[in-house]
Amino acid sequence: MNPVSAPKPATLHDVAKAAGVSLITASRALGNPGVVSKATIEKVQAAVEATGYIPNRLAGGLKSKRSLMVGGIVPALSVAQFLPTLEALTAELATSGYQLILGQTSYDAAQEESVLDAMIGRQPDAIFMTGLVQSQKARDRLRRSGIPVVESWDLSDRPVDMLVGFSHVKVGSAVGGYFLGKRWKRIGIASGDDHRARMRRDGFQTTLGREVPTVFVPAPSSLELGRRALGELLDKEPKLQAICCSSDQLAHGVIVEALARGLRVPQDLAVCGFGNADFGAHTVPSISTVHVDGAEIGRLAARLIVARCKGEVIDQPVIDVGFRMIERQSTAI
Amino acid sequence: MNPVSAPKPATLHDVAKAAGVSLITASRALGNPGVVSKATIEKVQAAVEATGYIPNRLAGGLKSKRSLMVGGIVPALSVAQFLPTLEALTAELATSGYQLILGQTSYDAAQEESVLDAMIGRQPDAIFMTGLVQSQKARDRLRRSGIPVVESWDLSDRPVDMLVGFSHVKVGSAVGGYFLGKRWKRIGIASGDDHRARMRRDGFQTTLGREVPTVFVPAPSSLELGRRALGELLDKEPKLQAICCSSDQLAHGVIVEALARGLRVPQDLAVCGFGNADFGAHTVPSISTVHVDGAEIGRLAARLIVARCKGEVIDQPVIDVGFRMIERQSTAI
DNA sequence: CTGTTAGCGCATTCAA
DNA sequence: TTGAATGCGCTAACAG
Repeated sequence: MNPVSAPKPATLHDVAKAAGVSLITASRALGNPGVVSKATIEKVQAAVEATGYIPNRLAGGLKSKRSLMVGGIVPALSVAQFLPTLEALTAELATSGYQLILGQTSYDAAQEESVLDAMIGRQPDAIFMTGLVQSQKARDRLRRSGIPVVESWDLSDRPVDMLVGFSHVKVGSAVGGYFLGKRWKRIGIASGDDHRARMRRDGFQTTLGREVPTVFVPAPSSLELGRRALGELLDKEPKLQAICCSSDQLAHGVIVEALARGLRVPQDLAVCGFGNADFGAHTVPSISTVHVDGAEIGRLAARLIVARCKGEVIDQPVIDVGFRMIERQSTAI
Repeated sequence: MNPVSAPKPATLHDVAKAAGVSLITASRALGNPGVVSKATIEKVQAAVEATGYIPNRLAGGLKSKRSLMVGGIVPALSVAQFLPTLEALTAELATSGYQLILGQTSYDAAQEESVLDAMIGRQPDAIFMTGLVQSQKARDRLRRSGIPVVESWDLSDRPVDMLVGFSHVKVGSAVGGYFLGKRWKRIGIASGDDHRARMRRDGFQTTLGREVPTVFVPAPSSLELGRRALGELLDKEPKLQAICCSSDQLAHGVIVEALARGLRVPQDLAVCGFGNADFGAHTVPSISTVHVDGAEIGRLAARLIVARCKGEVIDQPVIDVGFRMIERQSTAI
């Protein structure tokens, strides 16, 4: 099928022969040039060009115990929330020669375990998790594997290892405090059914000092689900003044549905989102939200990983990146 | 730092000893159970449980020449267009034990080459590309590496190897034909500046039989860029009747800006997108678009890869998944 | 059905 | 600064 049947990829052996040096000298010329004479390095590099040599990292990793791979685990790739994190993580790791192996859990603890096992078998130098490790079994396995782990997008009393995140309860409190300041009485919540969204809801309700009518929607949230959620909330509470949403996608849907029903936003219904998605600043009305620097989470995680793999001591293995509320038109009343 | 310093992960050697069989028998019990007696398999599995053994796929891959890894290359993770493809690809490959290694090119040919080299060094059993391989150098390297390649999201006269995609020129023609049928005279284009969006524009203009005023925006396209694009197009052509956009994100932005300027959509301005993003069916007005089954592209690619890796003959290495126009409110006039 | 032998390609010991 | 030997953990061959 392949027209040019592969003429056997060159190995380091071929490079060494072509350069007229020993195998190990060739190896050092490429991997540890400081220890080799300049002339030899040049010979070896010429031989690399001539042979089209590409190092076999499987073999290198087997011996050196450094695979230069990092496992990255997400619930699902389609969760827009995590994309900037993954993108920054991948890019930052690439600058140090690491590549990311992707795993998806589908929000399922059993799948999380199996995907982690598959990862561990690949001997990654570290594992990055969006969110916290769910199952206790998986936590134990990770600990025993000795692989550095970075959990993210959350805080925890007992992280598996390192952590870059923020407090969802505090986010909920902050939004709750903002709502209190506006003196809205009839309030509703449209929330994803995942753990982190529930934590934000908890913080929100605690600060308001009462339970708030809530509609839960399945992940991943979307404009469509936001529209439906508003309908259901209005059924529960026809005179709603304000809605707190667990994502900007939901908030957008709530706004679209509100406008379609002839409600003015924010005059008749104020709406707040979460995540500071790219579109939120440019819709009409623009969407008030909570900004979290997802890309920064990815960059910081990458730096922790690289530092740890270099054997450096990490004096701050848990980083709280915080968040900030952004008031836009959808709540500006 | 890790509280429990790893007590040396168990190897197959440990499992064999615990099970009282030879190394290779343990290997077969796990990897090729059909050839081993039931009693032995049970003994080995018990030993696996007892030791907490996780196979080292680096070592296995080195010997067997099957790494069970597939390289996946995207311009950037944040290009929403490709997410369903990647998600389906990853999930489908996982069912056969393969995992995806991620690479990002940032739409840059040099980076494409370097990321491909990094991939090849990891000995993936196949490489999946969103789009076609850009640089000739990279094409040659891939061919010589002998690694199965699936290009996607496009068609080509001379694919590197396998291909799952569709014709962007035909998409443009189809939308052009649709516009012709509506008898709109004053038409504009808001287009991404990438190769595939340009191909669609070419097809569109060819079918219309003339050049069409165009605003190009940088990737990744967004609602914000759509709003700006409409402004620029109206500067060029104040009495625009219809706009063809290279993505639903752009179309959405164009619509938002149009409504903000007091234009009715579609009565004053008709707008068509591309990609059938999830929100397009639920905005007001809903967005006419071209549907491409991105998830199906991922699934088909995964099946091609798995089949090829099994040594099966691929009788159809190039698959055209086609597309279909979806008329919604934004052009229903 | 099971075991023995021999490497996969490279980097970490050592020694020169 | 360079080289020779050794083995990482596993599996493809062959034998029994």
